[in-house]
Amino acid sequence: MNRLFKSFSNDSKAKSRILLRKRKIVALLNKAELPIAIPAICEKVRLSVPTGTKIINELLSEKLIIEAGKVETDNGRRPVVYKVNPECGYIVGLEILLKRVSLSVYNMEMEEVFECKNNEFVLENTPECLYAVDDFLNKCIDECGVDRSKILGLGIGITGRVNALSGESYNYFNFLDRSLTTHFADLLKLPVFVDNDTHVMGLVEQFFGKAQHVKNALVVNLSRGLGLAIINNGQVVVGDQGFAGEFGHMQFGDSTKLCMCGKRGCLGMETSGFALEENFKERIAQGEKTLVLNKSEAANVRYDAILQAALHGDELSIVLLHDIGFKLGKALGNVINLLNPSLVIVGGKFAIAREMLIDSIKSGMTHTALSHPLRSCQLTFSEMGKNSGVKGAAVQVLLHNGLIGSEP
Amino acid sequence: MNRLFKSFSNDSKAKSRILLRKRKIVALLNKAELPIAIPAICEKVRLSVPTGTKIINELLSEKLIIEAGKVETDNGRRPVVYKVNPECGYIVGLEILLKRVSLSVYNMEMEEVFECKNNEFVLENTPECLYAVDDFLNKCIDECGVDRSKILGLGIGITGRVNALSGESYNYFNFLDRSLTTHFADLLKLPVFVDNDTHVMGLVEQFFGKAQHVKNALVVNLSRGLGLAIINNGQVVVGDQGFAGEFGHMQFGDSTKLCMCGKRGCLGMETSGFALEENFKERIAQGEKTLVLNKSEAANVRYDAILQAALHGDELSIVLLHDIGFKLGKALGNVINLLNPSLVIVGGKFAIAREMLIDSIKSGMTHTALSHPLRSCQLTFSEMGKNSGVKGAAVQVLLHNGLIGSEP
DNA sequence: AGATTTAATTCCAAAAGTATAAAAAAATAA
DNA sequence: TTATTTTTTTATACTTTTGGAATTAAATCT
Repeated sequence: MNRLFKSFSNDSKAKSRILLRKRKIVALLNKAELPIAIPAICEKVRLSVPTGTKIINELLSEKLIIEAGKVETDNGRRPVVYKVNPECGYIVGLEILLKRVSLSVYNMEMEEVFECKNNEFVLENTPECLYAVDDFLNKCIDECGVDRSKILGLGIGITGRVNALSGESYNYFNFLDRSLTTHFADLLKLPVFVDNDTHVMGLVEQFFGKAQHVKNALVVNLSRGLGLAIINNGQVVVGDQGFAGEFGHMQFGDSTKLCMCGKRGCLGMETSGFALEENFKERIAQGEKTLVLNKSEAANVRYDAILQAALHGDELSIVLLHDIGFKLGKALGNVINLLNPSLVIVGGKFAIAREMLIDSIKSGMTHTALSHPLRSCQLTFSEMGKNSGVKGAAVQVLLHNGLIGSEP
Repeated sequence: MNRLFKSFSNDSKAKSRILLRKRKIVALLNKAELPIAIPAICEKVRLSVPTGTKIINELLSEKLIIEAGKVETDNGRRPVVYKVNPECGYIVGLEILLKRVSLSVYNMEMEEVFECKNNEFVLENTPECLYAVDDFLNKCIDECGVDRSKILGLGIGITGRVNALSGESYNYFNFLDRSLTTHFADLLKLPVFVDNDTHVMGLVEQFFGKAQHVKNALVVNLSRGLGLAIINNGQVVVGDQGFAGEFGHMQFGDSTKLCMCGKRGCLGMETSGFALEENFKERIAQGEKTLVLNKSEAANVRYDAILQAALHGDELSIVLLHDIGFKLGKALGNVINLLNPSLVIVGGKFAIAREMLIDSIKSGMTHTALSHPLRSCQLTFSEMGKNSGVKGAAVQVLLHNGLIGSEP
């Protein structure tokens, strides 16, 4: 990525102005959905055509941008259009979950050029575990076939509470005497950004998923736990310390189960994969029948299995799923009142149970949401699939470089 | 305000570039808390000192900015510092409440130069009422002693649901075949902006109140009703249609009273001036004694009176107030979990009962908020006083002209 | 008083913009 | 097929604007 996306504060004024202008053009082209012609570029960056052309030619010779053919117009000469050279830079995404660590390398068009997962990984708050991540990172970057100098930065998505601004992780690797980002930045000599897994899911939905053309949305991460990413005015809400979206501990239930946060009545104790497992076991113990699973399986059931059972028509699983959907809907209705989003996206492992959930969530919403904000709010399910976490982690790098999203 | 803050799209490129640059400098000076010197201005707007000086001299001769003396420095020649000429433009704020309409005119430093209130006004959703507002507006602007050409725009704060983006009002004056903003814009030939009273209260806190140096805050409007303005990343959250902040209809209570929204369990039925009145009457009917008010007064009591009674030590009033504070705190705790603000500001009429409320709100919060986000969240009370609504209405004009707040 | 530091001004080379001309690509007509 | 027309991009000439270096000015410190 040459020196365009490194800080160039020690350059002369004139030099840094040129770099700034180049960066602006690259950012413009990267954000655009389609390649753009010179006159349009010049208009956007407020430059005359002669100077604009000069800079664009420089960018071309530096291989930062490339021609993307000619475009059809109604009449007259067809212009040559340009786009960012997808190979001019690479972005690394790292997802650190409880039982898996995954890394992917993307080109500038966010096409995956390298992928590596470690499913044997177990996240622990120990130096040894951090060293394991360090090794994994170094190994991947050595093997990925991309020149280190071409890597723009590393984005990390990690479970637990994270301060995206300071780069600190509060739940894991909190024994460091510096932030997690500076640790990795020192290790790799690269810019590093970090946020929690749910916020990162929100990022993916915003830029590559269903929230692309939407300014205000809620992205629910419904897996074993319950998380929420709030998109307000085109930005993922992080809050003052990066804790925003603690939806699972919303006090909004009639359950009196003790949550690990120390309180009773947390939504996550009634609406999550964990809750699904608990409720399932309880019902089985009460003598209820389930079609799909035999008794010994039922005692150690994982929520994934219940979701599958529901999809295969198992009545008990469906009933429990409906119950979770209804409660989720009620809680979401409250958030809709507060934030008036135009879209609610349900993601996470539960997204596959779309048809079993949609009506119960909607019906739950009508119990709490006011008619006005509810009317303008759609409900959908994520289609980003498994790798959304890694991708979202990587997207942070683009975002912090102004290569995606609205103007800074 | 000369032509700087009108749209100049039909100007030549060069001319509009100059105007844009001038606008940028004026905005910079207006946002700064203290006057700034030429070198600092030039650095901020990325201009060389010679060209910067040229433009600043033009702005001086146009009387858009003025010298503000010389400033003390550690060493070297003392620079002349500049600030925006407070008389170079004026902003009008209009607040339309259920039983009052108020207008104020401010100079560029938001100093009030004219004020007019109509306490006989009663808000109704009728053309006649709108005409009354029209007349009031015209009369005030004629009388205020400020040249119309110097008025930058009119900002309106109105009760009820409002779409700040489209300028529509849903509850009042919704019979128009055009938005409320275009109605007033046509009437006054001025740019007009509108938002609801609670959002506007949030604006004032953000730019002139306690949220000035804070990025994420909640501003509670606790008067007869209950509203909430959410400040996220330095912006008041409006949501997709401008409905954000419907805190009063959060389903979060054990009360089964029917709310006017058609649902039961709305927070506003337990935590608001209305609720205070209802609870007070109920207790009196049960035979409880109150020190301050006699029986006939108690039957028609207004919440203001109960607040006063509490301040004078009336036990029943204090107990009821504590109860409201506790419930508010519990509900706020949930919102703190969701949004991780660094500050909660309680405003509205209840703000005077600061000492009676603070501990009960805090104790309510601990029941629902997680320890981590709660620890980093302060609780305070608004000190903006009575005219915050009008001022906030006016601030919209500055905000939309980029004369306040962070870069657009 | 002289050294030091920062602000403002002046002057000139360089850069950027405007206007204009030339070239290119497609459609149309001979 | 080839020339002409239409439309738009690219290149060039000329003018204006801009920034940088040097200079002058104003203040403090030693």
